[in-house]
Amino acid sequence: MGRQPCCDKVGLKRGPWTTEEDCKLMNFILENGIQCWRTIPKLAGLLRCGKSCRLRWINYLRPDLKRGMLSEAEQNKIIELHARLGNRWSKIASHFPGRTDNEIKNHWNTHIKKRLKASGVYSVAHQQVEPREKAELILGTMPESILHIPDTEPKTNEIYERQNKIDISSDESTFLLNNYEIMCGSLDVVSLMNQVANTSASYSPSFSVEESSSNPSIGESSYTQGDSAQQWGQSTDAMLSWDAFNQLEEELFYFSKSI
DNA sequence: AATGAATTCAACCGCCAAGAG
DNA sequence: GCTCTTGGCGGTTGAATTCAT
Repeated sequence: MGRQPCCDKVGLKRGPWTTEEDCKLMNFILENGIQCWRTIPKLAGLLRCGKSCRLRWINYLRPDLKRGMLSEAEQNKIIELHARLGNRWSKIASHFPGRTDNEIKNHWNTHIKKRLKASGVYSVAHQQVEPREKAELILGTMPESILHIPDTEPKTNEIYERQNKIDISSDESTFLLNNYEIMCGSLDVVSLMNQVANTSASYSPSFSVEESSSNPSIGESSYTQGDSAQQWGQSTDAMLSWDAFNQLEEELFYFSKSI
């Protein structure tokens, strides 16, 4: 005997929501607020299960939802976050106010994944890349380098060992670069640091973002072709700073996976 | 215009974690 | 500590729509 279903599904309606159902749910929540999802359909006069109501509200009816296509900057940020977080869509969505995890997940699976595959970047993830090449990619095209981690890449024992070798006591830059090492496979952090010093002046990103987003927070870490080393530093700092906030939790996530 | 293929995305499913009793 | 309920999450499905022939 398996678990009991979350609700009695006998007689419950399924499939696409009608305008009338949307109105009922919307009106009920706006008047009464979100209480127990299980009781909401009954109280709102809906023949739906609570879970379905919750999903409909979160993904479609919520007043603060941002509609429309994701901007180029948003897409690039999704790529960055996905490289770091993997398929943790709710976590990724938390960086985009008004966007839902479902929307971002769908967008990744339909648009972004396809785009990356078309550009040949996505498949590179499954190839062996020399450490130097990886370092160059990180220095030259951070988003592409991030894409060297396939979303389904198995966590090998070697990777687990690397995770456990992180030197938490080192300075923040080394610490964060160590994290990139984890994500990108074998990579010598010291040589990378040296290359940062030697090559940052000639840094030339391989892609650019025509920033048109109305959301300034999203444009902060974007950059355009021909940016100076200083700008690169600033953009990197911006990226690392928001990384830093999530770093501890995300590290704990990776560590927990290795146990 | 017809039709089959490809794409999109809303909705569902099953699992998990947290909290209450 | 155990069981049950609930909310939340990620993976998957399939109907609707768009595209290509």
